[in-house]
Amino acid sequence: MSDQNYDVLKLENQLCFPLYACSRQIIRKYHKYLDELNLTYTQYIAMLVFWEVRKINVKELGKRLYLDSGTLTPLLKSLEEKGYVRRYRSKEDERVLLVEITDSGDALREQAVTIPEKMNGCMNLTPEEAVTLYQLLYKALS
Amino acid sequence: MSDQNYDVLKLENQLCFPLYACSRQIIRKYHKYLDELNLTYTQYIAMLVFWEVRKINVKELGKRLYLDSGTLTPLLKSLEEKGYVRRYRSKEDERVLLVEITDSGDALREQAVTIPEKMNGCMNLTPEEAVTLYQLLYKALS
DNA sequence: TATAATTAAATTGTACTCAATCGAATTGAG
DNA sequence: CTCAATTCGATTGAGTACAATTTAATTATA
Repeated sequence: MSDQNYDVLKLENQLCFPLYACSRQIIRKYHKYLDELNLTYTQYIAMLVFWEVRKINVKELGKRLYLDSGTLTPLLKSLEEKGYVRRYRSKEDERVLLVEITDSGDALREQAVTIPEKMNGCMNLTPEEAVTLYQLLYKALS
Repeated sequence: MSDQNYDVLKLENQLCFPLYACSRQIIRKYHKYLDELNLTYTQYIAMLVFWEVRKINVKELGKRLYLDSGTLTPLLKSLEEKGYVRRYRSKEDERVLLVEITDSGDALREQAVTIPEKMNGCMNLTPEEAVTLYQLLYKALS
């Protein structure tokens, strides 16, 4: 077996690697702007959901973000400490934890709205390429 | 400003999010196969480099993987404990830590070579789409 | 040639990420 | 009703990520 072809194991032949590296690269670029809002990237995408839906439980939030309670529980406690959300058990089902945005969390939206524009063009892709990338990623996620 | 348009902050309008979610999804799928080799995903991509170049210093490895010493130092210590690499200071420049694959690390390649095939098709993309995705990601990385 | 600047890793501290497990609440089959 | 199964979130532990700092070694310059 010493004539085995190992080309499939070359780093440059992996699709996973640029995906992983690119994901980390863009998150790193976000941090610069998110620091001003006292948010990490993961907290930011959680806030994106809260700005849209106002209130959601942990399970549903996890489905949207593809994250589980091991990640979300400490993250939501942190957002609560910052005053951006409040957490309370559902009266109908005590197992369910509801998380609702506060006025302070809502106010943050005004600052955050400039971020997407600032991030534009940070990726060296044409708008068409960005759309193609977006579509392929969502296809892969399905 | 209450008529501000917040559409740019919708989760579905972010390019970063599917990138981030997709990256984590594919890494999660790798774990199933990497567990058999006693490797994590990050350790696996480091081994991909070692299988190609045999020996490399931390700085150069970091450049290839877009990772810094904060991540690599504990990772390489772990690979050393497993017996897959050995670490030693360069004689020419004591600041440089050289990391070299061992026979045991080399033997692992035989098992790893089946992984790319097993991962094929796990992504719901045609081969052409995968190529397009690959090219866009590397363009974005540059 | 001292010493200032630079470089390479290691360390530190914060924050994920996720598999596995746990405990409490709820639901469902008999 | 009742107990087994399920569900929800929290917890735990291992392993990243990464910014910032530190330490040791090397190089450059006055």
